[in-house]
This record gives sequence, C-alpha cells and structure tokens, in this order.
Amino acid sequence: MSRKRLQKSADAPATVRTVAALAGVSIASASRVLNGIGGSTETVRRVREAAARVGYVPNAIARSLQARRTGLLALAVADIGNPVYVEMMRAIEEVAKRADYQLLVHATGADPEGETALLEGLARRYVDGMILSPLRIGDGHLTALGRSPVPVTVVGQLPDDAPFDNVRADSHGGVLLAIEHLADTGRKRIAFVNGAPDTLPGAARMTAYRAALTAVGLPYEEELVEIGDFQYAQGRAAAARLLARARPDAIFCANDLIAAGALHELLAGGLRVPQDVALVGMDDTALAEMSFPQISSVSLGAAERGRLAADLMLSRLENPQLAPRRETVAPTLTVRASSEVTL
Amino acid sequence: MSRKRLQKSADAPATVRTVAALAGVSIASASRVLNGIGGSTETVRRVREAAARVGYVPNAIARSLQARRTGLLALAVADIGNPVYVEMMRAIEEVAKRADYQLLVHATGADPEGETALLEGLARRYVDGMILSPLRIGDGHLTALGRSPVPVTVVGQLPDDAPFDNVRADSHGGVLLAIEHLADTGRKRIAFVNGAPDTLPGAARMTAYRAALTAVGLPYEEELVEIGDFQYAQGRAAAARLLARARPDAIFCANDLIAAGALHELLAGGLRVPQDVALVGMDDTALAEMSFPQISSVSLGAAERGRLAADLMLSRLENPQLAPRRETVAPTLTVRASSEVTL
DNA sequence: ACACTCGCCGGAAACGTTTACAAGACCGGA
DNA sequence: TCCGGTCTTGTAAACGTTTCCGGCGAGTGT
Repeated sequence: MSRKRLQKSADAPATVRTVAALAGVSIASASRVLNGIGGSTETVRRVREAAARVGYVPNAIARSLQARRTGLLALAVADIGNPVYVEMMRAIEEVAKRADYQLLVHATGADPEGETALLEGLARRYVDGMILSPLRIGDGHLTALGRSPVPVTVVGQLPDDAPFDNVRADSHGGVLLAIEHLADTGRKRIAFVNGAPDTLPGAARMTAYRAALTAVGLPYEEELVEIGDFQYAQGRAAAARLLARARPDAIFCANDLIAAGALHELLAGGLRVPQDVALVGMDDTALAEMSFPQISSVSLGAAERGRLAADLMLSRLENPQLAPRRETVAPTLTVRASSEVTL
Repeated sequence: MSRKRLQKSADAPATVRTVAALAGVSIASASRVLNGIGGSTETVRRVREAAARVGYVPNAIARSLQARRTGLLALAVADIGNPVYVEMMRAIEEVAKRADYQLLVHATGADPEGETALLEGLARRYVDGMILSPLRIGDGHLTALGRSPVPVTVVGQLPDDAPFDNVRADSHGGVLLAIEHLADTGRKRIAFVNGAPDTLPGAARMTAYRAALTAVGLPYEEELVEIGDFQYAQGRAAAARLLARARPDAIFCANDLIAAGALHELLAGGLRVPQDVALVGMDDTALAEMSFPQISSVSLGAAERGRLAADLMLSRLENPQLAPRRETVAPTLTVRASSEVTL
C-alpha cells in the first residue's frame, strides 16, 4: 500500500507483500493462493502472475518461524570419515530426503563435552530432531537427552531404562557369528584386535569375544588380544605387536579399518591369508570388499540402523506421543576370501 | 503483562517475553541484557536470574529471521560415499565450524536437474551459502548460479569467464605427474582406466592422459584405454577387460577406487605389483594407503580444495562485494609400493 | 539554577510468513 | 423479497527475536 513498501530497492528479494501489492490483493489472499488454498479464479490468476513476474520464492526461515518446524534433522557422529558412519549417513540422508527433511551433520570428534553441548543446543530449536551416535555415554548425555525439547534418537547402546528412541547393533551376536565361523573352519587360536576398549563398541566387542570363545569351547588367552583405536594406523600397529609375540591362526578385528591394517601386516610378514591366518573384520564396509584378498566381515547393519533411526525419528515427529521404542538389528556374516579355507 | 501471556502452559519453551515478565522489565531490556549490550547492574542481575530460572535459550529461527542470516552452509556433492568427497567434506566442516557455521549436506547423485533445483532452492534462503561440486556443468547450472541470491562456491572446472568463486584441481598437472613418474621408472606401455568420460573430471583426465603421453614421448594406443565409472565395481570390471586384451606394464587409474579394483584384477591374475605391472591411482584417499601393496596416488588436494572453498565462502559472506576469485590447487604425487620399482 | 550530555529504559516496528476471525458478496430456495 | 449458507476477501495477530527512537533521570560544568 504505502509507497514506502513499493519503493524498496529493486533487487531486494520479493516478499509476499510485493506480490500482493502487485496483484492488488491483500497479503492474506496472496499467501492463500500461493499455498493453494482457495481464492477466486481471477485472484488466483493475478497472484500467480505477479509471483511469476517478480520471481517470488517464499522465505524458508519466516515459514519455519510461523510453522514452528524447520525441516532439518541433525546427525551427530564422531567422525564423518569413518566408512561405517558414511554408510549410516547415506541411509539416513536417503530416508530424510524422501520425507522432505534435510540433514545437518555434526562431527563431534567423540568429545563427550561437545556432544552434550550439542544436545543442550537443541533448545535453540534450529532442527526438528537429532540422530546421535555417541561412542561413549555418560550421565551428561542422559540428563541432556531428558532436557531436549526436540526428539533425539540414539544409535548405540543406551541403558535399558533410558526412555529414548534407541537403535542398537547386536555386538554380541555379531562377534559370535565371526568366532563360530572361524572355529567351524578349524581355527584354534583366534586372536582379537580391538579398538578403544573404553568406548561402548569397544567394551561390548571385548566381552563378546570372551563369551564367544567360551561358547565355541576355546580358551581365552591374554597374548592373543591387542588393542588400538578404531582407525587404520593404530589398528595396524596393534596387529604388528600381536604378530610379534604370538602365532594365531586367525585374527578377528573389531572393525574393517583394523582388519585392513592387520591384513597389511600379515602379508608384509609373508603369511598367507587365509591359509596361514584367517581374517575376519567387522562392519562390512566397502573396504572389506576392496581389499585383496577380500576380507570376510560381520555387518552390524550400519545402513539398516541408519534407516531405522531415521524412521523412528520421522514417526516420532509425526506423533510425539509415541512411547520410546528400541530396535535391534541382526548381524550378518559375509564370508570372503580371507577366511574361505578350512584347515 | 497480560495474564494470557503468563498463563502459557508451563512447559512451553521460555521466550524472551517470559524472561522479561519474570524480571519485571521490558522485552527490549531483556534482549539487550541477554546479548550483553548495556543494562544497569540491577537490570542485568534480574534478567540473568530470570533467564536462568526458566532455562531460557534464544530461538535460533527467530533470530535468523531478524538477522537475515542462518548460520548454515550447504554442501552439495554427487555422492557422500565417495572417499574423496568425504575428505573434502571433513575439511569444509572443520573450517565452517570454526567460524560458527554448520553444514547441511546434499547428495545430488550427480543429477543435473537435481542440482539446478537445489540452486533454485537457494532463493528460499534456508542457508547463507552453498559449496557445490558438480560432476557436469550445464547451462542450467550457470543461469541458476547467476540467479542465486546467496553466494555459491563451485569446486570443479567452471568456464573461464563465469563470474563465480571457483576452486579447481589441476587434473592436467596431476596426470602428468603420474605418467612422468611411470615413464621415469621405465614403463613403456602405460594403460589408463578412466571413469565416466562425460563428466568434467573424466573428460579432463582423458585429454590429460593423451597430452602426458606425448610429453614423455610415448605413443597413444587405443587398446590401453578402458572406461567405467568412478566406482570400485565398474573400475574393476574395466580393468579386467583391459587385461584380457592387452599387456600393459603400468596402469594409471582415474581414481583410487578404480585403482583398488585394478589391483584386485592384477593380483588375482597372478601378476606382481609393481614388478610386472606398476599401478598409480588418483585422489590419494585413505584407500590408497590401506591397500596392499599400498598404491601410489596423485593427490588433487581434495581436503585443500575443501578448505579453500570454505575460506572463499566465509570471506565472501563477510564481504559480498569481493570480485569473483579462482583458486587452483597443485597436485602432488605420493609414491608407494605399487610403483616403487624401476624396470 | 540551568543547560547539556549520557546512560538506561520501554514502546513499537521490523524480519516474512501463516491463519483466525469477521465482514462482504453472491446464490438458491422458500 | 428475504433468509441462510457458501465462498471470498481483508484486517490483524501471531511466531520470537532484535533494534530504532524518544523519554526520562542523574550527573556535570558553568
């Protein structure tokens, strides 16, 4: 109406008022037409034309403010470089995109302070929900989770009574799959190269390893266990230490990066894989398939966990009243060349 | 003031009005205190206390609307699974985080329609800028780039006269580095396994390969060239086709995924690497280091390109008037076991 | 005692949208 | 002709912030 409005510098982005003024209708009518609700044929025509003429595009922020919904989901993982998180992220992205949500990624560096800070930050409501995959979970996490005004889905082992949507891997079952497979093919001295034992996955895989040995009737031997972190370099170094002092006939690694490192050490040491030493990794990432020989690996269903986490999130966004749910995905073993021989 | 205000259901998130009312000051004063601008000691105390009491956290959306700035950067790449993009993303995330920007990732699947749609979507102003790494660039891209109300930095080969911030890899120099190295170590029949030749990188690497051969005085032989896409599986298949019909003494691959595939085929065929066939990959991702033998690879500086792109973006956000800039990052060759022998 | 500056404060506008509400136009049926 | 209903429209409030601006009180210098 007022000339002031119309005088705005020409290249300032068009708003709904611009369109309304140009079409000679109220902003309410303009908004309605643009959202496809009602309007007489004539009004629709005028508004559409005006919108097209000025190239009107509604401002997402203003819309979010009014709708109290951003259309964004946050994903927080320790390291976006780790292939297992990449896989998870890919799956989540896919699901989210289909529901018209977009993904905000945070790399936490496994820093618990940072993670709780992130959770506290949710109060700012810059996203509609968060999928968090922490390596460790402290009390800080739990209270922050409780305080969060937006839903959070945790991928990882949450305490059993924690009232949050939770997607878990079955570490125990997965490790058992690997150890059984190795025992079945005649291996007697099955070593284990773990990642950081003070992380949730590290701790779980360690106890699972001992339990699995017992299950298949093999003794636990201190010297057959080495630890590094979950990265390639340290995994490889750990494998080197292991091989320097012991002579396993199989090595089970807590993830594929470690397995790739172990493979390197084995081959460099002139050992044949799988004839001399069988090798099984974990996570079944692309890396397992791209190594030579290809590495057998237990999948904990990273992609599937991602999908599930996203699904849980979406359904909760639709209906916030839902009771907390817990999903566990079943592990699967893919046998490849690195363990294909029976002794 | 009005009871209506104060009667809001208790667990509705506190707003600045809640705080102001509780502290007995105007919302203007409350806002000022919360932003650390002025206020008498008494007012500051009262507002701080009120804010703490109700656990006030400012709403990011409302703030964005008012500030006309979201604090978000979008990153659009073809495939967030490709390690080279992962590396780039990591670098960008790092830089962005330091400047208090957060990353929104889009996986475009190399779909040009999708990419232009994304660019058009920028008019919604849901992010402050976008870093785009397209595999192909069409007119659609250029006009969409021109229309974008927020800055876009393109990682990849843009036409020379396109007035946008642009970070480029030096494909030519990189390929030359590889071919020279192979020629220097006595290789005469240097094969090339390319990715999709209708992409920017594919086309560039192809012409660079021919030019490099000429530069080192070797003939170009049709039968020594194979193409797949930039993924592992097709790269490997392409390498298999190549080896079925020709006997190169070296293979240069257009990226590390292809190189890993070629390595697989070579070893499976009983050929020794590097004694029989030397192998050089491109992008120098973690994969090159994790293979056995480790694969020599030419880095086109993905991380560095990411960093640069982010820097360009940040500086432009600070000062939108800047003239368009173009950065090119220098390639480097890392020689590893796969090409370490001189014939 | 007066003018002036300065700091603090609150009212109100602004960012750009959607939507509740009420009023007006129009139509068909009694 | 009048009445009840439907459809359309515009005014204004709301989402939650920040900020412009004018007013007011206290302090200072003359």
